[in-house]
Amino acid sequence: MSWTDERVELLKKMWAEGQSASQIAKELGGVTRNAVIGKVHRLGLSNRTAPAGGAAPAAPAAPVKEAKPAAKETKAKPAPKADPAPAAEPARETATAVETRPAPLGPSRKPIVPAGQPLPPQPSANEISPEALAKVNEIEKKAKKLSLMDLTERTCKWPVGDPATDDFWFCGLPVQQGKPYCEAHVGVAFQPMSSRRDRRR
DNA sequence: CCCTGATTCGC
DNA sequence: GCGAATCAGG
Repeated sequence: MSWTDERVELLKKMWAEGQSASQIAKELGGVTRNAVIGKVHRLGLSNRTAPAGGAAPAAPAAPVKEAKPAAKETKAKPAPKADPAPAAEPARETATAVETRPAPLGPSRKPIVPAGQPLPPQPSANEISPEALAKVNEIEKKAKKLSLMDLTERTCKWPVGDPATDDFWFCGLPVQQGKPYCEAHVGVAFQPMSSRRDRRR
């Protein structure tokens, strides 16, 4: 694919709209996001912030040797975007968060709890925020229900059911970045210590 | 891990 | 001019 006028135009338009390079690349087809970014630079519209003529914002006075031809400014624009990501519970899962339950993971743990035996303490309802709990019940229906062997690096490892039964599986939904669980389960797994204390009888 | 843009440099 | 590879950051 080549950069026809049409394609360049669409590129400009989308870039102006704040679309990401990958989105633009997907839309255009036949090009990667790298190609898009490269083109954007060559077109000289890398800095999505308005050029504003020669307005010179106080230079940081950096002892630089290389004199670049065009703009050198870095981050200046947050980019509006139509990102629907709300980040539900920012308060939750902070540095002071605690895991209410140990990761079931265990690279190799065969001996499971004998059937009918009392299960280890499950996160009980009184310890979890209603919303988080509701969310879990919601997504648990959509769970992939993976077996231990089916778990991968990026599948939610939240255990569901009685390990001593066939009715036992792992959530398996896409994990949250970094975490071992999906968004919903991260919500019940990690809680600020404060909220734990508060909920405490 | 997923993603973002920025830069480099052989083509 | 092009864009994959790489870098830097979230």
